[in-house]
Amino acid sequence: MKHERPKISDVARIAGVSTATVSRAISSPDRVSVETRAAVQAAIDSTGYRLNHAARNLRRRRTGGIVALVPNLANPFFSQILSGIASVLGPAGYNLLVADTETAGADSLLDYAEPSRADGLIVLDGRLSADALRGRVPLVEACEWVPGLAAPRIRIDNLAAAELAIGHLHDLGHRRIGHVTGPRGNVLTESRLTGTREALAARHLALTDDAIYSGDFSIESGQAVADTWLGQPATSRPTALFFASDAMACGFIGEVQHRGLPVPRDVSVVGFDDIELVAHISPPLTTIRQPRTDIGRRAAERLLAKIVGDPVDEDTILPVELVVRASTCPVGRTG
Amino acid sequence: MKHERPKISDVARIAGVSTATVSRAISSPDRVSVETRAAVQAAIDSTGYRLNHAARNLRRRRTGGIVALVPNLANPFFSQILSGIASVLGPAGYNLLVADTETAGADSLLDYAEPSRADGLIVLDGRLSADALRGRVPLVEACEWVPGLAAPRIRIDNLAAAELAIGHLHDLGHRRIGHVTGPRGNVLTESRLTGTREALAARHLALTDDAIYSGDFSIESGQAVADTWLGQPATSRPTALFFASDAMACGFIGEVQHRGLPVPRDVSVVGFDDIELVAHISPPLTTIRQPRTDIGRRAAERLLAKIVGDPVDEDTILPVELVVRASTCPVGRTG
DNA sequence: ACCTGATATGTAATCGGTTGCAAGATGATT
DNA sequence: AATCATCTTGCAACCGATTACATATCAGGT
Repeated sequence: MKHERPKISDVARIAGVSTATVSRAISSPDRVSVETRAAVQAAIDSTGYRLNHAARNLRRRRTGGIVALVPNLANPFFSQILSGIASVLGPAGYNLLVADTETAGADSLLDYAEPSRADGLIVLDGRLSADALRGRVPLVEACEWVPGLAAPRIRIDNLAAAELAIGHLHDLGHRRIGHVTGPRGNVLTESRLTGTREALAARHLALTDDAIYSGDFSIESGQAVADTWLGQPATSRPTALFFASDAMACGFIGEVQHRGLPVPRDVSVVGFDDIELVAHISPPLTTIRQPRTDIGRRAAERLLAKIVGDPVDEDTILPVELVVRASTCPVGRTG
Repeated sequence: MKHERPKISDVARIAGVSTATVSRAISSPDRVSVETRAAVQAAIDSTGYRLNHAARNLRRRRTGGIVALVPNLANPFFSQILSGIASVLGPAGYNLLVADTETAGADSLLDYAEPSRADGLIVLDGRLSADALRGRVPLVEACEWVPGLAAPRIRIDNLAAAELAIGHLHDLGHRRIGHVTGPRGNVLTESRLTGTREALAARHLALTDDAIYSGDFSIESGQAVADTWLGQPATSRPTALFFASDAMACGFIGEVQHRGLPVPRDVSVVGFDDIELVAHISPPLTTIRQPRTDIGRRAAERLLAKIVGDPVDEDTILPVELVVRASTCPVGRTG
């Protein structure tokens, strides 16, 4: 009962044709006559033949797969980007494989950048090494980017995002405004911090050191920031905080409210990302919305264009949007 | 400047050895002398040689990759399972690729079950077809399962989970207890519903139709349930609800609180999954914790064992845990 | 009757590694 | 000194498809 796996030559023999014809019947059906096609199909059905992808890939020198490298699959932020990517790749005949740069070893990551493994790469992690990525498989960057790597980039306007957030808080009357950063060295951390500083400066406000809290995008780090903030004198600490991620904002709000200070009465909070859940927490989070599906879609389109050799824009900046919910309110309002 | 991609024969020529030796130097270094190894390494460095995986896979009849099929990458629940999987696969020399069954086409999903594409499969989606999966690459199921498919399963005790949740609510004095289900037809939906029914019956309570709310695991469906529940007479609607997912519980709580009814004063809520965020919302969610990392780890171990042909347990049930937080309180307590 | 082009199929080289088998070299054993 | 085990290396077959090139057939045109 345990047969050998049938190969194309078995199918050919049974169908009474050559392997070349079987191959054609499979990959370009219109190049064989209808009778032959039927005979081949019958042989395939009767043998239970299934194509060997390794052999095809070897000969064709392509894999039909695109790999996305994400920094952290646990972050719900990325999933929607991935679905945007998949929505373009699928119809184009590619399939998407996702690798987590956190859990995969650095060496195995480089393996993915091999033409014999993937036809293209979508890099969502700015911490990867430019040198290692250079001269490999076609790639695009999305959201984050690797400094020094010349590749098409799809990203959002982080400076404008900070301007929106700070502008909103300033409009509400806040003057002591703080910023909670992502992990040190991350490109997003830097640009959001810079954006915050510039937006404040444009309003003749300074971002003092004690109003910069360092986090790492995680919930826990937001919670830790709550500790720090609560430890500062209520008369001088920020009345509003702009977080570089929704996760940190959630951790902060959860902790602060747990300690008995209601948000936004005691502190206004603006997040970043607009992950799905934050519209449903109490209070619903005011945040910066990124066009995640669009980011994914565009990254995929760009990559496909690059693979077939079309000229592609090297940098695309997508607009962001401020979503005002209930975690921000006018300063000093007790309510 | 644009060389042909060097192949193993180029390396061999430059190192002054045969291709067989180069191959050995790469994949089993201890089978060649140190001098040869060094010479080969030098040749590799000087040529910039990089292995062709398609060729290796073809000859070795293995790919070194494991594919995980997840129903929905957007659900943060899965990411931690994936990281558990990756933590086992990495050290074992396999790499993990993730495919979303939602976005990938059904035909391309079957492609993943080919030995020429992956050495094994971890199925996290119970909606796949048993027939299509049968007789393919070695596979294990985790969390969800495909009825009728004989494969090792790693899952949690959904019945016991329901018993814990209902027991907790009952202990708090609740007698009108409702259940919010997942999507119809899902295996988890069924077992959690059954578990709820049995746990209630054991306490001489019935689960009436108007206390069963159908959702689909999503936040939005939880929000919709809030509508339904609010529309029921306060004197007869459930005073406590057990949700089949945390996401639904969040959607519900958000909506109910938005309408001015505080949780848990007006309704106690128990979720399911213990996704990271729910410990940080207001009120922190009482929920059933699944050992997600452990589920992933075990699934991966089981799969590796199956690949090398070891006998494996066909079904593993992992225990769950009730995490009591602040979304539940004694019935009728106002405050 | 002869030529032309389109269509259908077969032959055989090729993609780029891996590995069974055998042979030579080296050192240990008796 | 002969024998044997061990280590290192090379030869060449092999993994299973794809495709350039050649050949055969047939319809239509002149």
